[in-house]
Amino acid sequence: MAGRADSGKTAESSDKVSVICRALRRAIIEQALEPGAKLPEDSLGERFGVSRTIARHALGQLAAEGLVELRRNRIAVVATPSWQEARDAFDIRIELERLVVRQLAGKLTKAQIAELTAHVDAEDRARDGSDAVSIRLATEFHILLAHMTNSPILVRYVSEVAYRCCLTLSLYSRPHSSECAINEHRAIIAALAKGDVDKVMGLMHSHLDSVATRALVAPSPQRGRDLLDILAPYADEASGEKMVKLPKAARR
Amino acid sequence: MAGRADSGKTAESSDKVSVICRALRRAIIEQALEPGAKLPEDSLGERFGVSRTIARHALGQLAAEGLVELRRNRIAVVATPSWQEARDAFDIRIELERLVVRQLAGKLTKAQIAELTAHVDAEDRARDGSDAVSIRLATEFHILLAHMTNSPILVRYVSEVAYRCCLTLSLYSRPHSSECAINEHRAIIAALAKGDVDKVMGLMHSHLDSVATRALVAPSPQRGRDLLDILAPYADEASGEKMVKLPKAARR
DNA sequence: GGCGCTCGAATTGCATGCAGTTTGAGCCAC
DNA sequence: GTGGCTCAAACTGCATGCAATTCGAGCGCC
Repeated sequence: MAGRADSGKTAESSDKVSVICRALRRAIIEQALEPGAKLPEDSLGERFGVSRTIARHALGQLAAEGLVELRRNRIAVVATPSWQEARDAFDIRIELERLVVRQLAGKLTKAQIAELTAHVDAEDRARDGSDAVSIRLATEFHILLAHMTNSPILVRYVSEVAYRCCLTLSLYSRPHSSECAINEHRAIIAALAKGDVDKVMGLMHSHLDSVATRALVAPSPQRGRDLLDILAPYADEASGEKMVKLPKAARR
Repeated sequence: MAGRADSGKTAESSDKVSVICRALRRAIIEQALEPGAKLPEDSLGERFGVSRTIARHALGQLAAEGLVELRRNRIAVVATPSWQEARDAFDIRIELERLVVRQLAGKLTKAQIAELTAHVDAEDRARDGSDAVSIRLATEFHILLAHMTNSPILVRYVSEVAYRCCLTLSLYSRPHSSECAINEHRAIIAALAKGDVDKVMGLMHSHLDSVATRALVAPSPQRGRDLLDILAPYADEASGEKMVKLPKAARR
């Protein structure tokens, strides 16, 4: 067994806030909610049958995870990470997941290996379905790995950063490319089972790196969704006190 | 300049919630609030001149950062990480900070190097003061480094995990040992300035590793604060539905 | 004296209400 | 038409109120 005692749950349990968080998180990573989508407190509250207070609290949590952007007196929106932030997220993710597989190599039980294999099989079966589901399953594979370290902190960070990466994929990725990724998952499982630490760390590194470079196509100027997003940072500058009035264009 | 554009602020700005978060965070890492200290919503609200709603929201944010433990219907307390969690936090921190210095090596401006040096000087001057302040300054040195990457995500993760480590130091550390750490900080600055990537990554690794192993003395059984804490996990098990009544000792 | 029980005080979970800000649709002048 | 202005609706920021739960001091029993 690759274990220590569990006890998990950082702040996630069964209260209404957590339920809403989970629902929104999933909606976001499945792209049911695209980056930039508005998330008014009332609507959320109504949709989930709770008061604004609760919806608001949930948005706060998701903002802390970087999935939602919260600006004072403004409606909350699904986060729209910049290209650079996306690249940063992947860099961090690579380090964290190398740590995961380093801890896991050669320490997995047969049951755990079976669980991983089953998950990848599920990914395989979902290949015909929507891209969104494929992406979600691929992400969940990595989170499943993190869980097996039994380190709640590691689980939290890997989950967060993986969700963020997932979000950026929906922004900057083209058609999609999960076919090969599935085989890479299988290779990682094999190397983990074999206990080859260096090999599995290398595999994980190149796996994530290739996903990143394949998806985050280029530092080429024009890849933002639309002018609105492109102009957003300038608007932000303006809200930072000084600067006259003059934005007469750039409404909507 | 080692930069890209900033824009930062994940969810931290100037609303009352953030103010309370910052205050509590600082109080926690300076050990004004020890692990296990109670944080009732009313008291916080009263103390900061806000309503319970706001205090509650702030506690939610801090819980997301792992500095506060939130259990349903129970009073919030400053987090009391287990020894294993502390070790995990340090492992993650090592990887993240290696990434920081890797990005920074040879790319710092003279002004930035001066800023870092000034900070370490401040650490030096604070050596006679309380341990709490020394620890805080040492932690802030690392966060300052992270800021210089201009990667908001990296800043956030390094900050969080550094605060967590800070928290565990107050739990498991003995007298204190920052004297040598200060010199290690200077060495890191020098290596960064010189642009020696491998050297600085090695320095950071051994720096953090030595802090961790010096502080987190041993996996020896008895280091929890008191019986209450030791019994806490068992109580948790019990609250997980089954298990009869029987805990008759272990009140307070 | 120690142990368990009971009940009031303390505290949380959540909804609602009010004030201030932002949004954007319509209107007017050009 | 085009650009700017106005104002009501939409929305957020925050406090307060009420029900449900937990805490803990005191009381009775062994």
